[in-house]
Amino acid sequence: MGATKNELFSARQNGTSVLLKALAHPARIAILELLLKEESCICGHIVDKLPLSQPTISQHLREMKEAGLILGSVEGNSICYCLNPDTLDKLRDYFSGVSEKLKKKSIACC
Amino acid sequence: MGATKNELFSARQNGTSVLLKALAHPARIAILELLLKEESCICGHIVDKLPLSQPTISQHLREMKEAGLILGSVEGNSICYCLNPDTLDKLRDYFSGVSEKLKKKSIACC
DNA sequence: CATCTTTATCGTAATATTGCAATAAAAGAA
DNA sequence: TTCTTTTATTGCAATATTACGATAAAGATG
Repeated sequence: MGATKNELFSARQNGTSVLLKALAHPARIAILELLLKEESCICGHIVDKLPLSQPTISQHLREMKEAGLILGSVEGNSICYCLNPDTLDKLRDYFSGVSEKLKKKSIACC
Repeated sequence: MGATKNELFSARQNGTSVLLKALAHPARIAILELLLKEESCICGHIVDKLPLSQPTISQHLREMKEAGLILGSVEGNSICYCLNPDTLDKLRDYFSGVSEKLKKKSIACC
């Protein structure tokens, strides 16, 4: 035991939870919000702005990249990171759907 | 080391990550979707529908309740759980805002 | 070339999460 | 009250996450 039993759930449920897990940390929320605000998205800039060490930020960036939340491109010596609109639209659509279905139910049982 | 350094981030960033962490597991996504679909939300019903043990489901329900995602009310011998629309609207608003801001930027740098 | 800058990876310690058997707690039924 | 049903809690093993120093890798610069 100890590990999440992914195999017991649907691919869509696992996919959704993977996306949310990739944002389930304040540093990764901070990275999302920084990339949303700033023009430049050089990796070193992110490291400078956040109060964690360079290896730690690099690890967070990799998790976000593996989940498809951000894209990275080589820019000479450094790496340019930015948000992946497609993935963020998926999350928007998911929670829009949830709120909408919930409003239609309105069988407030609690 | 090892623990998340929450104190280095803003209250809003921590709050957002807490909400997302409470959904960052396929079982908790499955619970969300079950409560969205079903009329009845008796705890035992959730346990019957999901492929995990009763103590494990109880633990997931507690995490979702502590994050404010679900509400629970005593119903005689059992507990009735249902989704908290306010919290889910917050998530919808958050990701709607992200997608909108991202569309306005459109400085596709990667 | 050698050196500097930038980012990624390795290794590891500290901590958190996941899952469940066993058990407790709480309320209804007999 | 005693028994049953329902949910929560405890305790623990397995695994995952977080953070960072040290170091490697890759490209720029002199």
